[in-house]
Amino acid sequence: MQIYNTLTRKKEDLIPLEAGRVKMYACGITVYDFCHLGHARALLTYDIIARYLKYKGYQVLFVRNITDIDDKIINRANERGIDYRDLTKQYIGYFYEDTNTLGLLRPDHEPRATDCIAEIIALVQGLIDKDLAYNVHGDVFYAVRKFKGYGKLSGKNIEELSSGARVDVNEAKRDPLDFALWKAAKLNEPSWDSPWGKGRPGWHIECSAMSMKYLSATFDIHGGGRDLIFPHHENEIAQSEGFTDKPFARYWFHNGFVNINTEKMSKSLGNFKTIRDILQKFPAEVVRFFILSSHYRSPLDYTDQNIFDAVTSLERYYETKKRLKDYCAQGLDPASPEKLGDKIAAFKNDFITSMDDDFNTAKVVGAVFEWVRVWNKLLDEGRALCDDIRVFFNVIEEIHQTLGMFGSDPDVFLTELKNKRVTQTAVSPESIEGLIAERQGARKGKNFKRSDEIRDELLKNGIVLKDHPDGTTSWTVKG
RNA sequence: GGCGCGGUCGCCAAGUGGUAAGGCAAGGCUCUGCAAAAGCCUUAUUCGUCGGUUCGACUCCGUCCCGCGCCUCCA
Repeated sequence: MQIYNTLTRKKEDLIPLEAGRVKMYACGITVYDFCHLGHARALLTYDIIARYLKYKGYQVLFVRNITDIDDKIINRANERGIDYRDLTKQYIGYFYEDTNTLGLLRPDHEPRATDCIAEIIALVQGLIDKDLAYNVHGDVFYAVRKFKGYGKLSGKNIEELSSGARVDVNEAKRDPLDFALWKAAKLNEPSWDSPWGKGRPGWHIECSAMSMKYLSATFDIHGGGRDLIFPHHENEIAQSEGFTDKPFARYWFHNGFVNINTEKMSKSLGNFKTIRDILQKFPAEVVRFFILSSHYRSPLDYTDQNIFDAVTSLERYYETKKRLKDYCAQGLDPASPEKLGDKIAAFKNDFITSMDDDFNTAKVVGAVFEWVRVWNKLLDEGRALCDDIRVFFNVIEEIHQTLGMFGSDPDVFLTELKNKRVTQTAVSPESIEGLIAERQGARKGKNFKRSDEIRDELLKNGIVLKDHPDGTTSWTVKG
């Protein structure tokens, strides 16, 4: 299988260091606020990579960090007048609520920066010992120019960086490009004892320390959002390779952004949608579908229309799944069945081929919908074979293992969707049922005028009625 | 200014040296008291521009235009 490697800017065969075993590290989040859709995308990208590698039979060791000490956390805690630990505890709780709802796999290790202070200090000391870092009154900086490979991941070179530097020049630094490994504590800041006095880790160093601790000096895959390429990942390389003299991560992947109006969704721009806001309106699977419908490296534009389109699509899939389920429950024996065994085998094959090609989830989604059409047609003609349907759903189950989509029970999904939608309307399920009952009476008495009035009235509130041949009426909420 | 990414149907989105998946929307049909819902069918001779390479390019190369990202915290 192939994975796009940011380091070489091309797709490469994935050949793990140890056969059958993949070690991967992903940059997690800084816990001072709710996660937004952009985080969801990054999280989901690692999730499907880990899931798919497991599906392929690899033993996967997956580590993702939580940054629970940094400037923003300290500032936010100060704003709220609370201890920073209470703040991070709170948002870590929300983080797990969100990731659980999204159905994200738990990493094997999910270390927090504050739990790895000893390792961080040892690493910083090692860099000082190797003369790659220097201490200035309790601040420790990495001397970027001493690391020859600096810029290899982001394609930057040191001269251009220094000429274009728009960083506030910190007087303590010997070079504006140098970055902090350890920050001396200011008044009333959280701090830990260190050989350089009280202080706390810089941002980049925790990932070097943790990947070394839980994986090894060299490991297979490392990733995160595109925005981490520089400086974060570049600095991680400098720290880790500077310290160990061994290659750091072998394959680097970076997911594209979620945009709003073609602009990057970010906290600083304030244009973000939190995961929990979206989850309130839509089933989690819709979020997965929305994100996985495009390739992980492409930009993804969030608009209400786009997410509504995603809902409509998924709804169609589950309507069909429900038809198939009901059809097989009837146990009919089709007169002239269409045998699809070979095509279903090809479908499974295509799934693997698509995922092998740099995790092309969008292509998998397309293939699934081709089957939606095939099945509907066969269902209309009464020619579907339940044996085939069962085999088909076995493949769907494998896709579900990897993508976390398409595997739900249709009634469960459709009901959840309906419930989430109805809470967005002004009417209650009880009042809807009441009006439907009234309308049934009107229809029986051929009072179509009243019947239509009720229907129109409900439609104004986004409630769509569906009359069935058996005389019953069900309702759904307009998307 | 430097580095990088992208421009494929009205919208979203795969793809690729051999002639454009899929979804949404739209139109037609089936169904229906009429509807709606659902299903089926149809919908890009064309892939930002202009050149070049090639038997052949949307796919490779170059130009230009447009959009975006990183260079400061950011998934």
